Amino acid sequence: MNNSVTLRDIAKALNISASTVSRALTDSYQIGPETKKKVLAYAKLHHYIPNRMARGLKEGRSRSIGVVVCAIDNSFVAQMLNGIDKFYTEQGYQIIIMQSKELYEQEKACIDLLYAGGIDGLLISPSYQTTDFSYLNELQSAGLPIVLFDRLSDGINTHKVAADHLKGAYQATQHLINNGYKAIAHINSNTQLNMATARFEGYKKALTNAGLPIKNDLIKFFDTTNLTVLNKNLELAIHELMSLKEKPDAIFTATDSLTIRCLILLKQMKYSIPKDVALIGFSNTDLAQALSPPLSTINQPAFEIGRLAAEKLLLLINSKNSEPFETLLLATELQERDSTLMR
Amino acid sequence: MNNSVTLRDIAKALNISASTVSRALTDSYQIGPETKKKVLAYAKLHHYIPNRMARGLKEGRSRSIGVVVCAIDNSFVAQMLNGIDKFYTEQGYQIIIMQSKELYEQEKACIDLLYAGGIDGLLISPSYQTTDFSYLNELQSAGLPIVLFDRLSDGINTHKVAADHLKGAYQATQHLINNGYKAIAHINSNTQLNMATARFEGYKKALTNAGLPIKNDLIKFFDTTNLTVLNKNLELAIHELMSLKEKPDAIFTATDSLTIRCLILLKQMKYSIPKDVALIGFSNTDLAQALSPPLSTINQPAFEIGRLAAEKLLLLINSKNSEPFETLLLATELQERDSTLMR
DNA sequence: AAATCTTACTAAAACGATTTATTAAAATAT
DNA sequence: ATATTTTAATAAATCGTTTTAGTAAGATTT
Repeated sequence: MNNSVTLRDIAKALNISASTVSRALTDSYQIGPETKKKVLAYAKLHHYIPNRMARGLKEGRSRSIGVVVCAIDNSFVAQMLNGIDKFYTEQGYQIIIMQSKELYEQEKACIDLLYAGGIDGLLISPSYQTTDFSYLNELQSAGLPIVLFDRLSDGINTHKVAADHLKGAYQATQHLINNGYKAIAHINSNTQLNMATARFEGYKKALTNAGLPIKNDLIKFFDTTNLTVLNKNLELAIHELMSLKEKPDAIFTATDSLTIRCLILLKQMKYSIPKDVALIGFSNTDLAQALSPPLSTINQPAFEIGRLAAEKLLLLINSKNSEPFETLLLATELQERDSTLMR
Repeated sequence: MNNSVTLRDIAKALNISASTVSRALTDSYQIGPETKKKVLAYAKLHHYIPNRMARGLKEGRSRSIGVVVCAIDNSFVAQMLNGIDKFYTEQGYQIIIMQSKELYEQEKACIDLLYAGGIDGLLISPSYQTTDFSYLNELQSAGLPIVLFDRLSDGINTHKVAADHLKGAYQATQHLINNGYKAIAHINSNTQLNMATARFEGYKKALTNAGLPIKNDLIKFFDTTNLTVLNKNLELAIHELMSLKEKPDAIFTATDSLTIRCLILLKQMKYSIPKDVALIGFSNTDLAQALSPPLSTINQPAFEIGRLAAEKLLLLINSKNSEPFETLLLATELQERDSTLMR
């Protein structure tokens, strides 16, 4: 902690009371203009910084926000965090980031720690494992403002901000159909979160609208929690898909890590993309264009999701009058590249 | 803030004093065993959580650590943050991450905010622009424990943790030489930080040791602060290099973003890698194998750098006896892939 | 000129935990 | 039986800020 000047130091030096100094610094009407000037000048000269702990204790809040994400070293997450960070830095709030690593128990542990740390609000993108939201509901009832972002659920009623997963998936599938692909496989996470089902819905809707059949043996769901297990299962699945009598001519992958892993596996298995099979997926990496082949992607407005969620939470914190909760779904963007070239 | 149980609530409920409760919870010898048992039971039952602000105020510290990095949405940085976060979560500390965006002024602003927020220590990876360390020296003199990580400088005397840039660069260059490349270009950032010069030194040392000449027209330094400007200059430079009479048969790029940008530009200009020119660089992306061609890289132990720096800082915070400052240089790892295939 | 209202300030309490100094009671030593 | 030590507790101060409740002195009203 900094051993800096305190209110009392200023008060003593100027021969006035601490309360006067406090009021002068907040430009209160109760303080005369010359006194204000004196105090401000002294405070500036001696680099007075109000003690965050003392203020927090008195005001009953910490001006810090807890943020729980699956992992910090994931480029999409990092982009969202960037948006969150930018907003709160502007607002004089601190953020405390914690990682669930896609584990429900660890997520609870993170939230406990954050709550114990005295956060003013919680921003959470739930883990893939999370199905039980009673925990969050309890905290909400206890008065903790909570906003869900990126990964939504009906398990809790509050503000929610995410990409429009259904439309994004529709966009991707539609794009494949437009480019002449007809047997489109779908690879998704088996999480209970809305995200996965919404993306699956978008896929089915695009197929149906184009008059194409929905074939169950082209649809695969995986436990994406354990990465080594996932990689094995994925390899098996791709093998299975490509050995089908009516094998897919395109794959739509529903998450960032699935997309990248599929690309790597397909290359390892010496399939040519898009000649043997086209590939498109949700992915926010700026390296998509440098991949081989350059990868068509559905991009989510990561920064914007973070920023809007942060705004919503601050609103929630500052207004005790409960406005109705909103769900914001932001548009995704299709990036056409070589991995889905026209048939 | 949570409206939870306080020490006084417990005291009142059990008809004892607040100080007794406090002591019982810290297992003080001054409290009898039954009293301790009673207090602990009550505290557990009612989910007592000590108020962080109150404790911080009393103890004169916040148990929070400031971390300043160039940008959070950079995969290498995110990996280091992961290491830092893991350690401090275990230790019951919070971290507050701020971004300099490679700008000296913004870096100062971040540090100001963190200092004002009452951090117990500062972990900093300076921006490329930073040449003046007097600011950090002042804070250090004012009693703030500081540890430098990832990007080091002689501008301040303290604990420092980073990859061994010189050896890493030597490793890369040596690898190219071993694989039959002779005209090796070097592209680097023009920052004043040790990192850049160390990598340049490693490059020169490897050439010299192999009896190869150091040619100035194969060596380029860039302002890596502004990305759009950088991209233009880089394009020009590659053009220039490849138009030389004695053009390079390999390029060693000294930073993550330079490596990726060069790869993209070379592909755009239709150069074949490694046939026309080989490419190796510092880069920590796990997508290296999925790039086209799979990219040979020098990997830094990012997680470990973060973790060790965090440990060093906590040591500094907790021990007021000043041990001598250490500089830890961690070994890098060569990942051989197709972009540097044997000639 | 007395009563009321502003203006500009201050003293003291409060926030919740820790800690120093104190004390009463019990146990041990002389 | 008295002196001394140990044990187990407590009251009160403290950290640095904000805020409630006052209070003089001067200005304004009646």
